[in-house]
Amino acid sequence: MADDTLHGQMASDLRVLITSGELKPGSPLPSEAQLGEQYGVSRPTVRRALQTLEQEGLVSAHAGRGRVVRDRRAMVYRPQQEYEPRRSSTMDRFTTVLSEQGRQPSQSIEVAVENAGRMIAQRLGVPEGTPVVARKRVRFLDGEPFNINDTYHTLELAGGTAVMNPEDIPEGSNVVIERLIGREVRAVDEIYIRMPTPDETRRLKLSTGTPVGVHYCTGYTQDERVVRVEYFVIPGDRHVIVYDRVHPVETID
Amino acid sequence: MADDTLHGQMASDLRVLITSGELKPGSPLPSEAQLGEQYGVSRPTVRRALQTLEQEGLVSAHAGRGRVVRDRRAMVYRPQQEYEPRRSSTMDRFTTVLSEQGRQPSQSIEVAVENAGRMIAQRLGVPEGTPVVARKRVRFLDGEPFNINDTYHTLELAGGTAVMNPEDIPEGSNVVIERLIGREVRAVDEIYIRMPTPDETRRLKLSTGTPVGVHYCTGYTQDERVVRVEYFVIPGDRHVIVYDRVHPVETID
DNA sequence: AAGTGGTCTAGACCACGCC
DNA sequence: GCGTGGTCTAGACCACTTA
Repeated sequence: MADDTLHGQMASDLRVLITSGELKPGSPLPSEAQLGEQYGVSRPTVRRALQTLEQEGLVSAHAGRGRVVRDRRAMVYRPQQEYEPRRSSTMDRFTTVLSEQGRQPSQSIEVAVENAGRMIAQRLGVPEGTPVVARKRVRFLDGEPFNINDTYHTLELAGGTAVMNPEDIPEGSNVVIERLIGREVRAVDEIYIRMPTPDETRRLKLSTGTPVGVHYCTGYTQDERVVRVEYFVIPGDRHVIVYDRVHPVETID
Repeated sequence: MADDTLHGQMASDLRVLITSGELKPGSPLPSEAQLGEQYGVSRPTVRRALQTLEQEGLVSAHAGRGRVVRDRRAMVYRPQQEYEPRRSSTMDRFTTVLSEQGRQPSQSIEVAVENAGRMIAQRLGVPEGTPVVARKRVRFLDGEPFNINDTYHTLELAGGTAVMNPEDIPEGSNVVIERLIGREVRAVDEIYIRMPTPDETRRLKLSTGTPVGVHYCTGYTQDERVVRVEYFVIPGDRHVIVYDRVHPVETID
């Protein structure tokens, strides 16, 4: 428990101020110079302490402006709803839900045919490097990147259909795909927790110390054919992942 | 994309070596002195580059031994199975499953009556600070801490029962609780992704740069009474979270 | 212009692991 | 004993933000 390093003590002191609520989200921290004088240590030592807090996601730094306590509230992310039918013909489900909450949702859509990486190929059941259809979206909330949502289909299934259209699909891409291959009856979710790659950091404008959840969702028809593979990147500082489960009825032996 | 800092370039170079597989898990990295000479930079700059890779979870450092590429394989974690009945009367489900895989599972159990924190109190439906029964476990695999699993019940429900016994409960604590309050018919999972607290880092022996999933599971009876609140801490470098879902049968309007 | 964080250098001393 | 990473100092210069 005891941390006898100087930077560890400083980090510990500041952590208490933040987690106790004495320093609220948005509050500025003392500058590096001030903290150095206060503790009688050199600037690199102060920076080492602040770096710890940044890694823990408690603090974010802005050159020229200083450091502030981060807001750690999270939005609800429900994987189960990601395949629900859309409720409006002009807005998709993501847009509908958030508009109802008075937020400003938007998204960028980009469609490409690209060679499947290992994770996608395995799940689509094709060899690595096979060309596949990728429908890539970045969702924004109030102008800030919120999450990444890329949908993959085999070229055989989706090539030349409305899914290739890099715009909103009024009836929903789910419906288009269902007509082609049949209804999706079950799905498998896999969620990895890790630090973002530099590319993800850039696309989602993540601050240092923000972990991400990577969510792969693979959908199957009744006869076990793969309908779609979905790839989400969910910043840890903006989401809670929520599942509602009803236990199967079974006897305990 | 371009990173024109010295430490950014070094990190980028080393990252390619690791992600391409040229440096495999377990391989040693060059020492700080060697890298400094190779790039013609001072040691703090080398350390800055290596720190980035540690934060990304690609590398771990050991004083006196050097740095090695980390193993990033993950075990499957299925929240849905965490409430399944046990298959053996001498081993719980966690122990049973892993024994079958030839791993060496073990766990430490500790039972306490403690005052509920905000998250636990909200979910149990009691005021913050109310004394509750906490059954706290740390699960180990091959001697290394693997995850944290704390189960909470109201004192009213579990006080004085077998659940308070800080040892393995042969019939399973689920069964004991079911007799007291009735069958659990549904559960809500909440998964938070964040960096670990210093306490979690210590209990799970996490290396720097390892994010965690925090999984709260709240179980309900048919008449919506809370059966249990479960609190898991899942190191991101050791687990994949997996859900199997069957879509509800419904018509698309 | 003044203050902030971002980068980088050139040293120093220590604790740890291995031979 | 030697090499490793861990800690810390005392400077320097830069880019950025705010006033």
